[in-house]
Amino acid sequence: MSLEYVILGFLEVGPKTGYDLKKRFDRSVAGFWPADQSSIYRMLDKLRQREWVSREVVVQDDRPNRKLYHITDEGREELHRWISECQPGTPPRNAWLVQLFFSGLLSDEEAIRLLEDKKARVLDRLASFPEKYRLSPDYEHDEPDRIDFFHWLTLDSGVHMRYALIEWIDGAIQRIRNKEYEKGRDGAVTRWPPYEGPDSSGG
Amino acid sequence: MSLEYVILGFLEVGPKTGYDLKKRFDRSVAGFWPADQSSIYRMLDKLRQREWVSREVVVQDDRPNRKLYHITDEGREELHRWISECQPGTPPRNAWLVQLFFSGLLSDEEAIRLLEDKKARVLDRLASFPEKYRLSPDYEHDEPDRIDFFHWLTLDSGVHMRYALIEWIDGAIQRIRNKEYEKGRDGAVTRWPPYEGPDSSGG
DNA sequence: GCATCATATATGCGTACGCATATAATGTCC
DNA sequence: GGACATTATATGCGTACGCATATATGATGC
Repeated sequence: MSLEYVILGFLEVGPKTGYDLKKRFDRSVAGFWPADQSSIYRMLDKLRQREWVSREVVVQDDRPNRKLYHITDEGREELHRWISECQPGTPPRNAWLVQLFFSGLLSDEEAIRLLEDKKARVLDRLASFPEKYRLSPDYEHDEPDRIDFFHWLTLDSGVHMRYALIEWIDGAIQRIRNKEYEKGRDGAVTRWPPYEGPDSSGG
Repeated sequence: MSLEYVILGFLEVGPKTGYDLKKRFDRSVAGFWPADQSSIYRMLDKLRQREWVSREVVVQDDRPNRKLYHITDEGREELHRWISECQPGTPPRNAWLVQLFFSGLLSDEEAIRLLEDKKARVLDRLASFPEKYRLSPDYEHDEPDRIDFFHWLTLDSGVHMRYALIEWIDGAIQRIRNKEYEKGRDGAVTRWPPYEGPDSSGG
């Protein structure tokens, strides 16, 4: 579970309420670790039980009291430990790949339409990036530029991977149009492991 | 939920038992839609309630009776409908991106090690592909080559996307080594939407 | 002889998580 | 003046899913 560490990560640069955290989630990590408001509040309780965060109640007259959560030294250690050792990737579920996997049951036209629909969605998503991700530097931290750089780096990987997917889809559509499935399985996989390192031959 | 449609997809080419299905999952879709044995059996029950599959009991003396599941006409219609309309992608959770997002809290060396560890894992995974995915054509179907082609196409996308990730990681390591975070956020995102179409200028 | 694997199905239990809703006061749009 | 958004937290409920285990038997290995 990464939810707890996302919360700790946000708290590392300064104390926040559950409400603050929810807004941070939606404007930054929602693309690869979305979280519901109720999950955040419940996790904050758990973290308090583990003493990875402490709670400060800020009294307000007109609204419910704000509950500011601070990361503790123990929480900070846990966070650092977790971030620095590469986590085993839980296999991401991908419904679209399931569709592609079984697209042999569709006609060529239907399969191509599926690929083109996916491409359109990925492009839409890409187009929404500048508006959606309003990352602002964490000036609370003493190295805001560096913190910020890694936030944007993550976003950049999302852009890069989406372009790679679009490229692949374009190729796949061509291969269906060329009816490569008549040539047997050898044509289906364009590159095959092992990886030989960067292609320096230019071919 | 795609689990039900993966099951229907496998049953489309011929009746199978829960046990058969589990083996199919592990050798094909496990990379993007893994399933536990208990989930498969429970889903088969649900599908029977919905009358998307029917059950045939094959008596055995020495082992528990096999329960062969057949797809029904209704199930076949549902399957086709689902495959052919592009499913909204549930945002995949990615713990590694969470780590990268907060890597501004690490030293350069630690961040680079994280990236290199990830690269090594992706390469290992790529290297395991030929052994892991023992896809065999579904000769039960009247178009085995075409079914098979799409199975391999899915695998090919996995290979392509992993190479794209490795490339991106190599670049990111360089950017950290160059201390690009000192130059502010503008350096962090290499390409930025909107997409202008394939780059035909050769640059 | 004993462990383990393959075949085959079933169920209890825990957890992560999302949706909906409750509560409560203020501000804003039309 | 009523609908709705904003700030802020809390809880019930349902579902999807994985882990562990139970049951039953023949084959294989040491």
